[in-house]
Amino acid sequence: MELPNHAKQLLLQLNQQRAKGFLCDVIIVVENALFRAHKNILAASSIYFKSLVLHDNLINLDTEMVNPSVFRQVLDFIYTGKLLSSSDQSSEQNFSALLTAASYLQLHDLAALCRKKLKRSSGKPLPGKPSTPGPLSRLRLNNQRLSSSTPAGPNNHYPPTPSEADQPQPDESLPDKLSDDEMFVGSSGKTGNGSNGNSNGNISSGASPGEPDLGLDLSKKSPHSAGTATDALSPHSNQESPQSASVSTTNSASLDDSSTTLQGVDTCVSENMELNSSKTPEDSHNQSEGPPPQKKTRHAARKNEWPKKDALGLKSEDHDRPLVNGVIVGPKDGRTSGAGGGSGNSFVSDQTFQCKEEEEGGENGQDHSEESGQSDGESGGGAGGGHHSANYVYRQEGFEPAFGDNLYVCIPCGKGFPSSEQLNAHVETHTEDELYIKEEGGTFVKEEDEEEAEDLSAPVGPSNFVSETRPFKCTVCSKSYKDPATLRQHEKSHWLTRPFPCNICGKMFTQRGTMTRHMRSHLGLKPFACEECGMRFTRQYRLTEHMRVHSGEKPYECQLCGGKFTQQRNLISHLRMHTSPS
DNA sequence: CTGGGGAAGGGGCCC
DNA sequence: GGGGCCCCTTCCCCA
Repeated sequence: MELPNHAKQLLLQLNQQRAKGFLCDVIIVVENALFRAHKNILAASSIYFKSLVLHDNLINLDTEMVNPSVFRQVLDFIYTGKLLSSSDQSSEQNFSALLTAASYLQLHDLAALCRKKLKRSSGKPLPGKPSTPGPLSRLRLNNQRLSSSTPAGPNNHYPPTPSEADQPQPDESLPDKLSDDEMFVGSSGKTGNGSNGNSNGNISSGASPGEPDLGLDLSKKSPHSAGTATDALSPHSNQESPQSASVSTTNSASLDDSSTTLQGVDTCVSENMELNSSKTPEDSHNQSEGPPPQKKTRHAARKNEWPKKDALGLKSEDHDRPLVNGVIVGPKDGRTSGAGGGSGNSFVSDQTFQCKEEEEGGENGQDHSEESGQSDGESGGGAGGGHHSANYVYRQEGFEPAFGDNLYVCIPCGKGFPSSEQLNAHVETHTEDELYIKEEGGTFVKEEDEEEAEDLSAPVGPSNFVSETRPFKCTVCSKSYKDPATLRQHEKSHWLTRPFPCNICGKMFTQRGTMTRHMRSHLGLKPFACEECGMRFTRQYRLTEHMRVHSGEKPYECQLCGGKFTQQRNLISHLRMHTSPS
């Protein structure tokens, strides 16, 4: 007995889920586009994907091999078995690009389709035949180099370059009666969709023996994979300069979710970073469904709840946040996105990336004044809409009076421009070094910075001692450091720009490590697991802290009342209770 | 209802 | 680049 449409219906459901981002557990980054998908589906369609998704939740594809438009077709194909070609996509060029992508991704069926199509239309020799070792090897190597999710690592259970012999060969006997607009792959499970058939049974087990089904709970990522996963967080991690770093941020953060059809909109960079979301609250909420994370404590139990707070004044009911393929994008104030925590609440507002501390700017004395003064500028990083301008420019209401109609302001030099284009052109003239030098010289230091210098910089102890042990002094705030690298790192905090953007939400950071850590929360990567209760954390320190819950250790003692605490921060909070006039 | 404590999340920053 | 720590904040529980 066999249900004739079972497989078809199943795929249909999966594709619909993909459209909503429901249960999607992997993000594929292609240039400036984000695509959400299901690991199982990808793994079933390509052994290459299979090896990638095993350890990573975020995959970067080589943009030389595939562009967002092509990948959208590829993804459609994977989920439907159909190659839907619009008029402009059915060109030979498009099939050629598809073939390249298919070869690169080891989607042999798709490659065969494209090859066949191209052969019919031109008869010219075709590149990228899957079984051809030369070009394909190059493609793979290329991808391994560029993809952060390369399976080539020592912990990888898959060979870096899976042998073609292990691969079912593409079905060269595909029906030759394909329409021009739609191409089908034999959908019966018995036909040559070899990689599908082969992979299907292995998806779960292959995904890691001994590791629970990840489902949506990305937080269950195994510790050993954290490294690669974290690496994946920074597809552009080689970018040092603010200019280059800003590109991906601006664009990815600007991605629209046009949604129910799909995804990965690749040309949706809007000048004001406005995102049109067709997501319904239900859609968003759906993302919080799925296998709950391990919960053995009451605290863990609340991880599946939607956060009750939101940055930028949005209320928790604002669940129709912009999504990119179901990925909530935008500055976040929340915890893990989508998957495990189910509480991703990043979003993009019109004003875009506004940091929490920026919102609260100045409320507490330790807030960094440059943030309180300028952070909104950063928030408009995308406002300039331009690639290189993202870190430099902003459009901030507070500055409008000062700049008149020139609402687009270059932060480093303070010049205002009437349009983002002009600003972008201007920004190109800045270099990081120039920026640094200018900043260092205090050219753009605001008064708040000076106040900060008074508040925070004064090192404890005699100045002579300080100068001897910490000879490297910040010219902006007078803080001193032991070595020049630390000083330079510190001085970046005075930059009015932040070189390290989050590729998911676009939030900017002064340190790459902070950004990487932040990205972990997007993806729910929690490499540090408590052996006692299974609870997982993004940071080692948190785990150490948490372990005191089990050990009962309370190393922080209040000198006033003798109260003991497991967390230092709680002691501090407690001390405030003693000192605050109440 | 309120305040305090416990536990946890996030970002900044120094080493 | 990562670890560690600081601070702010939130959420829940409970007295």
